[in-house]
Amino acid sequence: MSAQEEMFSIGAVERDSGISRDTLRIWERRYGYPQPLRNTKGERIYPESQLRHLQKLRRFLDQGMRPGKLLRLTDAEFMALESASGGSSTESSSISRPLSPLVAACLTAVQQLDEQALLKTLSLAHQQYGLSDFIKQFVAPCVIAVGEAWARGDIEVYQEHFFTQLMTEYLNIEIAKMRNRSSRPLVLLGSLPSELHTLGLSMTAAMLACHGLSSIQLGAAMPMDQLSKAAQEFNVDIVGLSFSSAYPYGNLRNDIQELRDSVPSDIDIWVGGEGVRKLRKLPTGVTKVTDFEQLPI
Amino acid sequence: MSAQEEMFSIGAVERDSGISRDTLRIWERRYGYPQPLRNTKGERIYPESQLRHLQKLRRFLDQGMRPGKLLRLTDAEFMALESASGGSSTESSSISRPLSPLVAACLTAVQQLDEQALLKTLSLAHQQYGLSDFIKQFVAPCVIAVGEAWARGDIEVYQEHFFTQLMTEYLNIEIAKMRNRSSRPLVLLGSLPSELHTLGLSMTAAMLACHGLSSIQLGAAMPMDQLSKAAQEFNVDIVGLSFSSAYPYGNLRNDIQELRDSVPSDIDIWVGGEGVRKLRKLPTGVTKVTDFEQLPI
DNA sequence: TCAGGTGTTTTGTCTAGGACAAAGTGTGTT
DNA sequence: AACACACTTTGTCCTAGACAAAACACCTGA
Repeated sequence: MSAQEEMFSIGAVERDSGISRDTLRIWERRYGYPQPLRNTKGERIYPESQLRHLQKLRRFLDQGMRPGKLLRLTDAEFMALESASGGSSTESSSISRPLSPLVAACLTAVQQLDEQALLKTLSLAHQQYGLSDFIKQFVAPCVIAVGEAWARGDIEVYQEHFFTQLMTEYLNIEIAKMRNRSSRPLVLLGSLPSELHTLGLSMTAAMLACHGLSSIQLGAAMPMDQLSKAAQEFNVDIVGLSFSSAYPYGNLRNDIQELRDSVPSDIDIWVGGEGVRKLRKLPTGVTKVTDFEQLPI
Repeated sequence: MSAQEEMFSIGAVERDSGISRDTLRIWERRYGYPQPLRNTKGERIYPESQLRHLQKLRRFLDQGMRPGKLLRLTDAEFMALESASGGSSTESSSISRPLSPLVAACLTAVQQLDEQALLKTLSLAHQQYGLSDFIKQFVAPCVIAVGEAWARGDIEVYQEHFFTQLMTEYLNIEIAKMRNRSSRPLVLLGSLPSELHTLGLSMTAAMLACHGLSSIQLGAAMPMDQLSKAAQEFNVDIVGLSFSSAYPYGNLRNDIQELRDSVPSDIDIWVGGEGVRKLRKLPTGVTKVTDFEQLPI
């Protein structure tokens, strides 16, 4: 008896897993999974265990795996896949290249929720590298390390938020320090409605500021038409968009195309972030920026 | 002929208006509006004009008006409502109390997208008031003024984001300056998944820092279980939540209750923001904070 | 006048299975 | 290796109906 497992409606599962209702229903129809129970009204109710599993599935989908394969795996096969892809914390940290000491220190501080230590690590790395390399060689690896740790289940969502928030604040302070020295606004930074991650935008803004280019951050979840209007009103030369790996992949190409069509063609569009890494062909006038090294400055 | 009006799919309208597909379809069935065209596939396609109108409707809905009334209005009635609700910029700024000069200057800077002027106004107001009164007598009125200007249609969403982003950065820098002087973390600040606005959190954090209390910002869209876990892991005394007027009102009471149930009862919960203003009864152990004056510090 | 209960209306979310286009994959030809 | 073509996979959108929860209106009693 004790604690009965919590149940979730299809709407809640859509919200928490990022998989649309339609898709959840059609998977059930086609692959027989997920197989929710029903409430008295006949509506689907998903036990927490299924929601958690869907969230795991989501990670693999984000990495480019196809639903048809993933959903036809047996439990054993799936577990094999899971341990192959990263291995839990108990294992020696898989075969991926070892973390630099500073990045490891950062990860530890996040895991221990130690604000002081985290800040100290940041400023140490900053001093050591200088801002530009600080971002390229420390912040970027940290973001990846934190993301991987999350995917492995080594850190919780709230720990990731803690890291993201502090890092964003740190970068924004550095950007603010350089504000006066920069030239007129050239770049507009933002993200589309289903994208809530903005650390990438702050990183980009900081990199640009290093090179004397100033930018305007509009933050997350800008409706597309607003982004397009803003680009024209601010009279920018470039619009920069960020897509995390959590961005609904199905919409990605469409959304980028739609934005390209609504923004005047003399304004460049940059797209970046983990979400666009797997994207091959892009509309003309759209530049992919997956690496801060290759920022076309 | 010239430029044919752009058309939007139901998904795009959902994204840009914040009104769900289901709701759009059922409004069409019940009220005969919106009345989209169809493409060759038989799918709804909405002309841009209808999308714009839906965005305006959204503003009134957020203010608590009911769809049944709003959607049955004739064009003339709707326009009357629009001008009554605030009067456009051409009219003398309605009968609401006049804005303080600094707030007015802030609003103008936002409308003109003038970053320099906006920053100058902020630091002027900050100098003049001191941080605590800066927030209470300048930032808070600005937030309200910007919100009202948006509801009137005097400023665009992207202008509001521009304001919010800059203001948030400004406050976070001030908070960072005081970080060393503060006592151990006491307050955890965040918002639930359907809430994306965090300026209120930064304002609160700054107020708390003024009084030597330190806080941890986790940012927007924290799943409830994560918030609860974080509260315990960080060992805080208080959890602060922010709800904007855009928060889905129907879930509000439930969501707060659910959070209250999942967080240990010796941890206080504060809820704040425009969204909770209309809320009367609260679960025990939940404090409503609508005014920074009355922050129970 | 205000708190509380009851009945009615309004409202949005959920259901079902089918249709179809666009992205992705594979094969054959130059 | 590059291109065209066919096949497979995939997610979004369609219809119309059901129903619970919120909001409102009305009534009662202190």
